[in-house]
Amino acid sequence: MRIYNTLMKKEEEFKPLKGNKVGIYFCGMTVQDSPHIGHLRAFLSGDILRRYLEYRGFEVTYILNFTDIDDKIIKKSWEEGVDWREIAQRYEKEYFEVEKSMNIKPASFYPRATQHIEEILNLVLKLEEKKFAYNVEGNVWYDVSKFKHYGKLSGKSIDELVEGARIEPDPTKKDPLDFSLWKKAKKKEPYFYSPFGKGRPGWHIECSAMSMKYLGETVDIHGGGQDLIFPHHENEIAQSEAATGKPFVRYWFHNGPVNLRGEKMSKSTGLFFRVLDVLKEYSPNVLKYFLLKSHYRSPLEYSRELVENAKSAWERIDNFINKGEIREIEIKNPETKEYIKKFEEYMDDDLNTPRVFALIFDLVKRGNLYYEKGDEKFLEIKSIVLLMLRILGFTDFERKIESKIVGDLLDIIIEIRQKLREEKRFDLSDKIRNDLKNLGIIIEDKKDKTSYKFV
RNA sequence: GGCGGCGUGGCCGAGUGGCUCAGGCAGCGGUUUGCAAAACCGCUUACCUCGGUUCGAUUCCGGGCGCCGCCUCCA
Repeated sequence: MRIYNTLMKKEEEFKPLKGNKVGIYFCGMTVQDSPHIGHLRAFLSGDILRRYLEYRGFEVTYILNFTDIDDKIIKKSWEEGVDWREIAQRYEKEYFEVEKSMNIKPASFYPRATQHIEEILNLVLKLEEKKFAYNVEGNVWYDVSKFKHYGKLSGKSIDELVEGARIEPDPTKKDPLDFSLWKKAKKKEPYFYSPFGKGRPGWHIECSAMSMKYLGETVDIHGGGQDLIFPHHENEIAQSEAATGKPFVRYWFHNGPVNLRGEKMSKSTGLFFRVLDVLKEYSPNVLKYFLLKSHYRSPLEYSRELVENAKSAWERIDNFINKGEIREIEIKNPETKEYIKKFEEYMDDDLNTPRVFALIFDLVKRGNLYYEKGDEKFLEIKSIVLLMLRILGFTDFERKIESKIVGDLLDIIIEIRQKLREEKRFDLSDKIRNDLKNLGIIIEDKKDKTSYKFV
């Protein structure tokens, strides 16, 4: 398969370093606030990449980190008057709720920065030893001028960056571009002991240390949002390659941003932005479809209207997969197998999920026709659609019957209503349908039988 | 100001040097149906602008206009 490599600025054929084993390090959250749709898009992009590689037969080790100590976490803990660890754990927990609801495949490991202080310190010491770092009164800085390739990922040159510098440089830095490897603790700040004194890790070093620990000095794929390209990923390269002398990452994978225009992004305007809030109103499959109907690298506009649109579209797929028998069958027909080839062709092309959905909608149309005609091929088409949807991580397709007794009751109600319809007592049969609709149960009369679904 | 990207029909969104120019949503007209829903059939609206290359460009190249991201923590 081909994936777009930010480092090369083009699509490249993906080949792992070692056989069919693939290491992926994906930049997770700084656990300072609730996961929002932008985070979700990133995690979902990583999830699709991982699932598809696994489908293609690769053995994937997937690392998702948590940065669980940083300035904002500390600030928030002061504001709330609680321990900083409580903040980190709160949002980490929310991440896991999102992961579970959205059926994002759990990572192989979830390393936390604070659990890798030793690895981080070893890396900093190594950089200091190699003269890529300098210590000023307990603050250890990375000396950007020492790293020849600085800027190779983001396409920036050191000169430009100096001109464009917009923040007040820390007085202990030699150069405004230098970044922190180890940050000296100010009074009241949490700290860890180190050879440099009490302090905490800098802003980028944890990813370098943890990526190398779990996946080796050179990793196949390192991913995250495009907003991490600079400075986060650029600095990771500088640190890691200076320390090891080896390439840090072979393929850089970055997803596009989620934008909010028109309305201001704030809780007061009622614009839901937290994933857990959105999930109160829309199903995980609708949200997933919304995010995957655009290519992962394109910017994505988020609005209620657009999600509503996605909801209608998803219902078309959902209606189809809830038709007929629940049974799935093996795909034997060569004609049908061609569709799987198409699916692979599109996914191989840098995960072109929009084309995959075009294919799925074609199949839904064909499948519906077969269904109407009572053709056996219906089940085969449905099975392929389910196969593709599962590879993309959609889930929970089965009719949602809250319990057996609800199902049994509905069967009785529908039977009675059927009698009423036969007696042409439509006022009553329509009342039943309306009342059930108000409960969130949709009754649909088909030629031969009546079906129901929950909304 | 610098770097990068984008501009497709009412909306979203793929793609391609020419062959009906994906797909979804919305709209309209049918079929079906007691009605509704679902489904099927049909229809309507494209490729920002100006040049260039070409037999031919929405697709390649250049200018312009507009939009976005990054340049500061950020998925």
